[in-house]
Amino acid sequence: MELTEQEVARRLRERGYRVTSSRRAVVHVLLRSAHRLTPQEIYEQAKAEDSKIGLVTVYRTLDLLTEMGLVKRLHGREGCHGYAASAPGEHRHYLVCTECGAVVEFDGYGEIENLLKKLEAETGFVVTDHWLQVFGLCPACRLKRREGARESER
Amino acid sequence: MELTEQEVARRLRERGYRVTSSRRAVVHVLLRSAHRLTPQEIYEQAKAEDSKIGLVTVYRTLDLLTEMGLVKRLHGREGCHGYAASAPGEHRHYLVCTECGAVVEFDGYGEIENLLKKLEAETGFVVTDHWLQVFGLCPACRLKRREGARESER
DNA sequence: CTATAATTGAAAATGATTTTCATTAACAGC
DNA sequence: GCTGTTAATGAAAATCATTTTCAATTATAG
Repeated sequence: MELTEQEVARRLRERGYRVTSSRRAVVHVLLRSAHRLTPQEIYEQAKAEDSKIGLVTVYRTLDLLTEMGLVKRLHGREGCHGYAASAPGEHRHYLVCTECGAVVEFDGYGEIENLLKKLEAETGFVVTDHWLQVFGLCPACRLKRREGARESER
Repeated sequence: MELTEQEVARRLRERGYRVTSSRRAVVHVLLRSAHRLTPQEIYEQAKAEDSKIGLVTVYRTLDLLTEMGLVKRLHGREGCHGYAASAPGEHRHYLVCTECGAVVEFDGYGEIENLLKKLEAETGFVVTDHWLQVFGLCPACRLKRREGARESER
C-alpha cells in the first residue's frame, strides 16, 4: 500500500494524536524522498516548509511515526541512524545506496523465512525478530561513477 | 577457525602493533565471552584483570580489532553498539539473545546469496555489502522464562 | 469562539564516543 | 638484560547526537 500524507494524518487522528504543521512537514519530507535521511537532514528540509520547526520536534515525530510503523529506522555501516518512510507492516528489509542514500524496500522472498527456520532448528533459539540491511550502489550512482572514471582517464 | 589470544597477539605483531596488557585484557574478555558486550561492560570486566585500563583504551582497542576483522560490531534493536569476537573473515551473521546477549555466529546457508542475486536483478543495484542480524531467545533464557512463569502461577 | 490538554521550541542535561596531551611501557637493537 | 625510540596509554576535556525540562503555543472538541 502506498502511504500518503492524508493516510498518515488519518492514522494520527485515529489514535488521538493531533495533526500539526510540524508533523505535516516531517511527513512531507519523508514521503517525497526515497532516501535515508538523518534527523538533522529531515530537520533542514522541513525547516524550508515550516520555518518554526525545531530539531527536537523532528526527533519526537520520528519516534512517534516509528512506533506507528509508518517510518523505519535504518542503520548505516557504522550504525548511525537514518529514517525512511515505509509501507506499514508488510515489508521489512532495505537496500540502501552507500553513495546517495537511496532506499529500496523489499520482502524476503521467503528465503529469509527458510533461513530462520533452519537457524531455530540448529541453535535451539526462538527467533523473535530479524533485521536485514543490504548496501549497494544504485543505478544512478553507478552511472555517475563510471562517467567520473572515464573523465579521469583523459 | 577458532580464534585464540595467541593468534590475536600474532596478528597484532604481524601488523606492527604492540601487544600491551590493555589489549590482552580486552581480547581475553571478548574471547571468553560468547555474548555481545558493550564497551562499558568490556571495560568493567577488563578492569578486573588489568586494574589500570581506561575506557578510552577499550574503545581504541575495539576499533583496532574491528578494523582487523577479529571483532564484529553488533547492534541491538535500538541500534546501540555491542561487540563480539569473531572468526576472521568467514561468517558474517549473528543471532543474539535479547535477554542475555548470547551470540551465535552463522553463515547464510546460501539463502542469502540467492536473495541478493534476485535483488540485484530486480533493482539494478550492485550489492556491495549486507548485514543480517537475528534476535531471539536462547535456550537458557527460554527455560528461565518458563520457570518464572510457573512460579508466578502459584 | 473558547477552554483544555497535547504539542511545541529553546535551553539545558545527558550519555556515548573522540580528541588532546603529557606520561608510560613495549620491544628493536645493542 | 639494558636502553632509546616511539607507539600506546589514562585522565580530562571536548564533541556530538539525542533526551529532558518547562513555559508558551496551538489543534481540536464542544
